[in-house]
Amino acid sequence: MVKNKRKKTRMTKQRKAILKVLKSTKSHPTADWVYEQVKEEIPNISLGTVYRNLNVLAEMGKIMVLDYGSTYSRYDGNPENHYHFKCLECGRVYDVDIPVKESLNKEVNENTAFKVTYHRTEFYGVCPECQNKN
Amino acid sequence: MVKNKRKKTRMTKQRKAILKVLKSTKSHPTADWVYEQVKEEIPNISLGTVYRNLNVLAEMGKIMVLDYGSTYSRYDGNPENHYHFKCLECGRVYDVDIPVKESLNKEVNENTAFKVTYHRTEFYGVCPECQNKN
DNA sequence: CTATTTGCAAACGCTTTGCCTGATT
DNA sequence: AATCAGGCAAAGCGTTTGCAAATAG
Repeated sequence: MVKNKRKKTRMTKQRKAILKVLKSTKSHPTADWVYEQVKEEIPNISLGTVYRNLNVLAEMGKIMVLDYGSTYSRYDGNPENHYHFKCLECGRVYDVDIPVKESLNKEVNENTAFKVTYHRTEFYGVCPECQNKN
Repeated sequence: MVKNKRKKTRMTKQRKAILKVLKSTKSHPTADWVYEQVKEEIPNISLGTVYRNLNVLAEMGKIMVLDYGSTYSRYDGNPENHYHFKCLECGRVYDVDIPVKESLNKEVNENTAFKVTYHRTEFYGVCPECQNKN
């Protein structure tokens, strides 16, 4: 379940383009959005390829998959652990620029029988744009 | 998107049974597991009804939906905010008994433009059962 | 009584996969 | 040359939904 069966990984132009799109945005796009973007560079790329590569890139640790509470996954070009904020009104996902609390892991390790390696935190509320809309 | 259009809510035997199952376990079952359990009491209940009621109960605030990083959602009979732990080996989800850090919300509210109402945290690692397996 | 809920099954929508051709090393 | 990746389309799969019949209040 947590296997790491990496095989040879070719850097095809599709894979490169997908990674570039993801690295070039601060947003946390869906697979479909990535697909639309990459199509401008490689018009005949297929959605299946986008999905396959998003998974490969995630396995390689170059991107991060965010699948909190939604039907479709979002992808983050920044694989460093960081917190996210999801707007309850518009659904957009943002980065939260506060340091990750490593101390939380320690707290759990010391107080429970679990062996924690990392944690994810997502904040919910209203984003600046939606605050201004009302 | 965050509306609360509650209408009259009937407490049908199906709804009651689903809630009871969810309240009676400390695990965080999938819809399908709930379905199987409730079938023992109401053999002809349909999966669609289970899904519908899980959603209604969540809207009513009586249960909680956990849809972190997985193809299917898990449901939690305890609607109080609390932390979870997901085992990277077996996929099981557990409760983590440390207090919720409300201070995190404050930290974000004071340092960003977001208006945070709550946050969710999930820890990842290896559960006691899987630690012993190796 | 009548608006809500159920059962059933079909529809949905995102994601994965099989197959075969094309590209990479 | 051998293997990995892509394109296409079909399949998968958890979840949602339309509809007529049942039922709670």
